[in-house]
Order: sequence, then structure tokens, then C-alpha cells
Amino acid sequence: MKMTPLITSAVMHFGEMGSRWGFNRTVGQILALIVLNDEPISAQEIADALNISRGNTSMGLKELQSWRLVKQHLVPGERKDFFIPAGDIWTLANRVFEERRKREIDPTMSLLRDLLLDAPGNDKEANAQHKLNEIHDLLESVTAWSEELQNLGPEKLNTLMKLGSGVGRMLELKDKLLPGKNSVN
Amino acid sequence: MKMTPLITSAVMHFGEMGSRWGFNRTVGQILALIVLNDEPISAQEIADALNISRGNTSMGLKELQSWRLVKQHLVPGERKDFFIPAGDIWTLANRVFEERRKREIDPTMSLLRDLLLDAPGNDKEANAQHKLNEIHDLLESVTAWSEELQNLGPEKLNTLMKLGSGVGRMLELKDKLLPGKNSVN
DNA sequence: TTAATCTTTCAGTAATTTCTGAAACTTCAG
DNA sequence: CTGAAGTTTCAGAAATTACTGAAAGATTAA
Repeated sequence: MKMTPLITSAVMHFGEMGSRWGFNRTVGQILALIVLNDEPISAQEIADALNISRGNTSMGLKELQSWRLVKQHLVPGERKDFFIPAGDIWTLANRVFEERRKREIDPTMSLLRDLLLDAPGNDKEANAQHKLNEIHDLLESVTAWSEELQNLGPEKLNTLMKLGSGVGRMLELKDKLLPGKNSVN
Repeated sequence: MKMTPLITSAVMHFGEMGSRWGFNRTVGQILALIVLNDEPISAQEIADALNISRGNTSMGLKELQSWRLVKQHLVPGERKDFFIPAGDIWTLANRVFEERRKREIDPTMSLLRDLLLDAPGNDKEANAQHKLNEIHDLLESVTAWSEELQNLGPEKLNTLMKLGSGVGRMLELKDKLLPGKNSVN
């Protein structure tokens, strides 16, 4: 499992970025290694290639599995576990989005809902609640919208993309196209 | 600057979430406090309300200004600086997106472009490059798309949102609507 | 110019997060 | 059973990140 220079650079970079993407350096490196390596790779090979302890490798793999980015791959006749990506790039990116949404947005939405239930104690609180409500609505929109995009799948998303600023114009005409679909929540 | 219980909960929560949103606990708390407080608030008041050192407050404010989430507000006749949000909720959310894109996506895109320039040394590398290319294209789509959404602004985005799964159907009819806009790019 | 008021910087410390490696656990072949 | 081959767990060590507070730097009023 000697890494080529190209793979090494990529793996190192994904390690550095890992923390910004919601996991730590090692987890990022392991993910990159598994994705870029077309063959299934064992935990021991990962530990060797990245120069990290076997224990750390095990925890990293566990985390990647909890994110559903990596899955086990049993090689017949082999005792050890091998690992492969849990899907194609599009799928993986989707999973990262989803998982991050769960960690970054859902808890806040839940708190905001709770805070908005209480009657405001004074003007200051009423004002704060108003702001919190705006935040809540925005997060709700973002969530709903990102789900929508995920369901579209890569091809349609691409069509939409290429439409570019045409989206705005299209919206202005939508009533003619899809009557009865406006003003529906 | 005594915080009401409601504001306290919100501020604490934004502190906890802060690290997931790309900044640290204190920065998250400061941001929440400034946003939820309708009046301009001084650095000293922030430090007192959050029970943090004046130095830490100063660094936090500096970071929030670098994210363009908070701005100074000079009160005539007052010597000290006051702070207010740099815009409405929609604007702030946009800034967070943008700033995170800069930190989370742009550096990777740049590295990927570089790595794709080199000729592959062998089959393994060729395969890895293919994967890297897929990642690059996906990130490019995401970037372009998020810019598109930002330019739409909140009202149109909302229209789009409410359209829900109608987006898919609309796409199928788009050629009739906007002839000449397909297959561009 | 001086002093008062406020802000920023940064070295050192505290808190948090990540990593290691040894021990415990699991699985299976003989 | 037993032991070989592998995996997981977790207490403590190492590395990283955040925070404090004192000192240095601004800015302005007198």
C-alpha cells in the first residue's frame, strides 16, 4: 500500500481540510485513502500508509461508518476486514451534507422552536424572539431546499445549474407553466 | 446589559454550536448577543455579559468583523466603540455561507486543479485522478449553484422553495419556456 | 504635553481534542 | 478447548486551540 506522490498530496490535503468538514485530520486522511484507492484496503494497511496507530485507525473507521461514507467489504477467505467507499462521489457528498445538517442545523431548530413557545417577558425579549423567529424560518428554508436538491439527483441538478440566472426568469413565468402550484405552502 | 433568561439560553446555544459553524464558542456567543440585542453594545458590556476577558472579547470582535457579520457603530459623544450586526438575518447567513465556502471549498478546488495537471504515473494514479476530477466537478457545481441562490435573494428563493418538487417537473418543460437557454455552457 | 479612557496584542496558562499502545475482546481453525 | 489473527476500547500522553491579564498602543480632551 505504498502511496504514490499524487495520492499522498491529496490524502494530506483532505487531512488538513478534515477539521473544516466536520471530522478530524486522521478521519479525513482515511476517507481520502479509501476513496482514491480503487481496491478494498485493510485497517492495517491504512494504519501503515498513514503512519497512525491501529487504535486510531479503528476509531476513524468507526466514525466514517457512522457518517455512512465507508463500508466494510468482506473478502472471501480473508480473516481481516477490508473497507471501500459507501457509494459514488455524489452519494458521499450527499451524506456529508446530510450528516452536517443533522449536527449543525437540527439542534438549533429544535432549540429555537422551544424558545419561541414561551411568552416574551418584556420588549427586549419580544424583539429577540422576533429575530429568533427569522433565524428559524431561514434555517427551515435551507433545510427544505437542500432536501429538495438532494432528491433531484445529479443529472437534474446539473440541468438546473446550467440554467444559471435563467432560474430567476423562469420563476416569473412559473404560474403559466404549473397553474395551481403557487401559493401552496 | 443583564441578559434575560431567553437571551441567555439562545446565546449559550449559539456558543455551543459555534465550533460547528466555523468559529469558536466565544465568537458564537458574541455574535448571538449582538444580533439579539437591538441596541448597539460596547465591548466592555459584551465581556461583562459573557464573563470573558476583555482581550478575548477584542479578538472575537475582530474575527466577527473579518467574517463581515458585525460592524462598528460610532455613538456620537461616546469614546468607546459599539457593535451592531452587519445586516439582516438573510445577509448574515449569506456571509457565513460565503466565508465558509472560502475556507472549506476554495482551497480544495485549487489543490485539485493542480493535481489534475500532472500526467498520471501509472494506472493507480490515473484512477485516482479520475476520482479527483469527479470531486472537482462536484465542488464546482456546488459553488456555482450556491452563488446562484445567493443572487436570487430571499423572496425568489422562497418562491422556489414553495415550488417544492415542482422544480423537477418545471425542468422538464424548461425548453418550451426558455428556448435557447439549454445546452449552454 | 499630559492624563484619561479605551483597544489591541501576545506570552503564558488552561481547556479541549486527538492519538497512542497495551489490555480486553472476538472469531475461528485445528 | 487453545491459540493465532484480528478488532475494539480506553486511560493517559501529546498536540492543538482558546483564554486571560498585563503591558503596549491609540485617541482625545484639557
